[in-house]
Amino acid sequence: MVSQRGEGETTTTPAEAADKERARAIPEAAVARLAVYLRVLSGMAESGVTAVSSEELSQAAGVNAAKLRKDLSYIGSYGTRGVGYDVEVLVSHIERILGLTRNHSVAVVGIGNLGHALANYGGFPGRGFPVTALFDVDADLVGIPVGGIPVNHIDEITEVCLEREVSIGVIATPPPAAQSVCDRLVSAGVQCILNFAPVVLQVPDNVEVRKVDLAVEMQILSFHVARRADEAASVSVGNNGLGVDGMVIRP
Amino acid sequence: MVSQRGEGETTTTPAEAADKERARAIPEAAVARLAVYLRVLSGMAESGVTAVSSEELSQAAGVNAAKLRKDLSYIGSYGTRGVGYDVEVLVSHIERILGLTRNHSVAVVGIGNLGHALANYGGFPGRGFPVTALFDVDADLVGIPVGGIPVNHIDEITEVCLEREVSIGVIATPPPAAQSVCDRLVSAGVQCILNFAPVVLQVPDNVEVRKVDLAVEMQILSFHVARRADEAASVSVGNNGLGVDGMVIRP
DNA sequence: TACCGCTTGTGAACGCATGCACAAAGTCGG
DNA sequence: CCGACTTTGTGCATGCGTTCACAAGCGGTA
Repeated sequence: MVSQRGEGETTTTPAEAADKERARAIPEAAVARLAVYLRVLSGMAESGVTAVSSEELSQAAGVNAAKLRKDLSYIGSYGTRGVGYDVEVLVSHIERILGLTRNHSVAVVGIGNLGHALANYGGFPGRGFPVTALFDVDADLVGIPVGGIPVNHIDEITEVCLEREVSIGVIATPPPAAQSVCDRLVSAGVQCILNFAPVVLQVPDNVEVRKVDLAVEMQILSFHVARRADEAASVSVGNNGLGVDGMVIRP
Repeated sequence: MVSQRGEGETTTTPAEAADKERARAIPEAAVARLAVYLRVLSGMAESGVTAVSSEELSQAAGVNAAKLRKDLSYIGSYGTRGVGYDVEVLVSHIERILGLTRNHSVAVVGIGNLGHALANYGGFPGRGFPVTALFDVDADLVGIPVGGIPVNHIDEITEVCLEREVSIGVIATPPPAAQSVCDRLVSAGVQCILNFAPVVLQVPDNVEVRKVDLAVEMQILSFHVARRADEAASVSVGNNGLGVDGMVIRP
């Protein structure tokens, strides 16, 4: 890493400028873990813990200690050798890296069971994600507030999103509507989308999509159930020559 | 791959036995994609499509064609060179690999907003995952059916799970309750858990946990919003020497 | 001040996953 | 029956992510 940076002649602080430089280089997988560390650290801060070692923190976050240190090294070195990390410092630093210093306005599209649940979270867990707009096609739902936010008709999506500066769109519609909703969000300037519909969305390169697919999650678990069942069977039956010839079964 | 297998002297068919052998070797990432392919293929089958090439399927699934072929090769070669894949054959084969030939009984714990949404899906999307039990601590909820399934008190979790042969447990409780619920599910013999609570669960090695963490998803998106904002700023401002020195910004 | 023990930060090795490129294998038309 | 064309299946190289192992650095102590 060269990490060479010039004279911070911008409106941002030098520290922030340095952050931005690093931000490019953080692996996607590490970003996801940083969010987890942040939650654990916040919990510790509330409990009055002021310092933590990589070993403790990694255990609480369920990862390898070396990996945790490497993840933290991506965002700069803020630990003290021989001591550990200052919880407060780490929390605010991760928050800055993850962009949690600003609020991100969220719009939820599709006020069915899931949409209701999302709207009722009332500002997403962990804060900083106020839900500012709800949309649905069903005219009967329009106007009635859910979780304190009124529902707009989906045709108003562009105006409302622009007006309320929505930066994250959440798609909780039935599958057939998802792509159309996605397109409308994109044309309303939304560049980040969280998709709950079991559909592969087609988007331009400049839009970031993350998907949460319950069916896929269930099927992955199903795969493991089946695998376990098979292993158990081939152990308990044991009257065949199958599954041997040097196969290693994890203990 | 050696793929040498003996005389299938079991109750299962030779084809199934062969599947089980392969199942061990499938990379986790590929399993997730197989579930996606399955959904796309099911849609095609309903539309009357009978054959598909790796190119078409990969595009519909949003992945590289070579990767798709490699994924399919993990589960055995069922395509015809020069032609492509038979949709029906592929569907039933992936279903077998993912263990979807059996039903997997699902229990949902925590009947809040999210729990309601999950219960009301009424058998999970894609089928094969009947929700057979609901649990909550709140005595007021007990007995009242949600989505046609009565709610049991959480203290009954062990008996009910054993009785109804629950193979997948879904945790939709508030964070503080999650670990306790998880422990009870495990002691009721549940080996696969889908966790919606923002908590790192501690489980024995023989239990498979997958987590869906909305806060983390939002924060990853937030990170990308921030990154975009920075890039836009450094382009539009352009009065500093930052962010240059050979840095490649993706087009 | 000099030493000792502890913890960070990171270079280097390893392993997994992705993508390329091509041979093998099949179909279709003549 | 043969040759041209199409598409699969896979060996190989590349890149990313994880893990190991250790030097560098810091606080505490005599």
